[in-house]
Amino acid sequence: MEIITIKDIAKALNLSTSTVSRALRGSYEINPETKRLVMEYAERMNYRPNPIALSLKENRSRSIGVIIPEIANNFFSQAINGMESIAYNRGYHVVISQNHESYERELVSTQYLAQRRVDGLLVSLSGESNDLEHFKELQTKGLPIVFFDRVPQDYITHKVIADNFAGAYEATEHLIKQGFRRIAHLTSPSWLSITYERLEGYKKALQNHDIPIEDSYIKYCSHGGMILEEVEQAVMELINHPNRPDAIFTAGDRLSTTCMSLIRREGLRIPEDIAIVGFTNLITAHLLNPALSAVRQPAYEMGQLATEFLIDLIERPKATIRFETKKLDTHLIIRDSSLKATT
Amino acid sequence: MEIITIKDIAKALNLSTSTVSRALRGSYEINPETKRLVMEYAERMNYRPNPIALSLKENRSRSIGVIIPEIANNFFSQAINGMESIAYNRGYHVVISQNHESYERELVSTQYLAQRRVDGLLVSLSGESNDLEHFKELQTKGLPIVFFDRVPQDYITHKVIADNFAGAYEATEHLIKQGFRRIAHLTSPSWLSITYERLEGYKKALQNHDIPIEDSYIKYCSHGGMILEEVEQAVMELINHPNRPDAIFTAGDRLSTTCMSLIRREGLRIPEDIAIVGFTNLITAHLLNPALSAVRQPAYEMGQLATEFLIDLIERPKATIRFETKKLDTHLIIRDSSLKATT
DNA sequence: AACGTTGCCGACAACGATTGCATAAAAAAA
DNA sequence: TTTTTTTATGCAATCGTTGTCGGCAACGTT
Repeated sequence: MEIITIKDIAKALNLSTSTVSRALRGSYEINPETKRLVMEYAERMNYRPNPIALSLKENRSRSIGVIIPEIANNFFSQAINGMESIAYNRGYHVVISQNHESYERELVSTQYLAQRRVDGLLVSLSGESNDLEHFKELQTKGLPIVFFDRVPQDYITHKVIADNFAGAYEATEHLIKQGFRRIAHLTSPSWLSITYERLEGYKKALQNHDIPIEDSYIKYCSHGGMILEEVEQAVMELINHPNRPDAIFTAGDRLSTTCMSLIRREGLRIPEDIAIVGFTNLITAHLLNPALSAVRQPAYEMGQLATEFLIDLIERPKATIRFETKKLDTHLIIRDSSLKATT
Repeated sequence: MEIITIKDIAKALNLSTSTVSRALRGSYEINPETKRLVMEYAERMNYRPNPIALSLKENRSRSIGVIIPEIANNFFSQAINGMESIAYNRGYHVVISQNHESYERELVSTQYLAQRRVDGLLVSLSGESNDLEHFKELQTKGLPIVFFDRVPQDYITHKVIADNFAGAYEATEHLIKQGFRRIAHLTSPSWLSITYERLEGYKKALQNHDIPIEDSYIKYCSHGGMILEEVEQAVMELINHPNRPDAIFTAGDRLSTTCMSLIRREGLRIPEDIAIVGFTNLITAHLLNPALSAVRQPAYEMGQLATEFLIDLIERPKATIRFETKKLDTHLIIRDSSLKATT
């Protein structure tokens, strides 16, 4: 009933561990008859090589670490499913670690996974991370890292992102075409790539339609919606703005839902008083009141692509000549929350 | 720049690895001066013991495995956060594995985690699992297992569940008190504990109010909402029922949202045509159209409690005389989706 | 002076698996 | 029959760490 090792097999069959080991991997220099014996016995005893011993010996674990802000977020859980789909097919396991939008916890997660000898890292940065030394250090030690979604700007490796600029542009332009003019933007911490790119898309759309950019319409939430008070303050400032916005383009699941809650709490109507388009992968978006217009990211595909990049880096370390940044298309779904009342 | 080991320290300081090892763990039989030297050097070189080597040696990993149906589910992601909060405080890491409601994948996940020498397992069964041999086998090999949420009936170990009976009773009674009489129940696979308990609560409430139980109002979805077609068929059968229900009590996040979508797709109104109360931890429940009445489970606390049980089992294997089944209170939140129109 | 204690430290084995090298026996070649 | 080659197997080291054992001083005790 105990866990069986190669030694047990050797003892039972009166062989050495080396012979058993070689027999199991089908080495040509083992007598076919011996091979058969070993194989059969191993099969019968349900032998499985100890992955920990292998990790120690080979200094690799056939697993990849994923560090993301939060599991409880449809974008990330969809991305994880994409990662697993590729990883399992190529013989890797996925170990998930959350940073809860905290730099401290990102650090701890990174160290933990590195110590556990993951063969590579898939990272979406926390809202607090501007120092990337911990990643750089690991990378110079030979640990491949691929960033996705929230990627660092000045970091040379593969990256997988959504076309945040185009998505934001499309969302903002949609609001403009609906007739909204005072369009605010509620977004994540200013130093994140996604924030910058979406902000640029938002600004460009306004510019192209000759709408002046109003800085007080742009609100950053430096914890990405994790802290209610922060979002509350931002949204209240918009609501109480002397020239109250008639639409808000919100970035991220948490920001979009919290913003909706707050607007409703203040007795305002969506979209009559304030329209909303969210950058979100909420699976309940179509069920919300009102149904939430959303820029959807191809989360599953992003996870897949990032994993393919990473496993290539792991398995062919020298082959990569130059690093790529893959940009995937977003998709605007128009629902009730952004429609101008046709009165 | 390489990863430093105890050997490197020994070489650098002209000591043996044993001495270094003992110095680092502060053994009394090492000269304080030597100890200081080793400590300082280790600190300076940022030495961290290799957890893989330790796992191999000690046959344990200081990590606990979690097997759940789906990450992308608010109940489970909240439970995971609860688990992590306890685990980290007690020096354990959490490794997450999904079974996607499939028995096959549950098996694979279980084997994987066992091979990785997790010190214990936290399990919520997949919708397909009625055979529990894989768990039993591991348990007899000495691997502690704690079940939560979806627990097996005839299995002797700690379990943590929500008071599904009371929650279902409360939800059903609420619908009755609102004036609904043709109350249907859309639920998970019949063999799951949560299904049975909720069904009993539902039935009891009907009985206590002298409402006959109509079997054709009870619909099981054997994949727990993972497969759209299945839910669609169940919901359509209810909608097209010769005596169409005026309310549905739905179990689970997926079932509740999918059910709402389908009712709306068919042009029916909630709650005027069909009211809904969901057994769900959706964080967007209050934002839905209409706001979804819900029986909430204390997911975070359930995760915490299950983890405390598990770590106790791990650290004091003999201490446990009898196993407990802890039942936590649910909480009904009444919103618009279950209110009888007061016309 | 002989013996026992104590303090400090190193050698070795072990955890499970793989692998280069050595070697025995058997087969082939001389 | 002797030598060479082939075949099949075992030995030992390795990965990083810890536990057991034992050793060698330097001290105190009779």
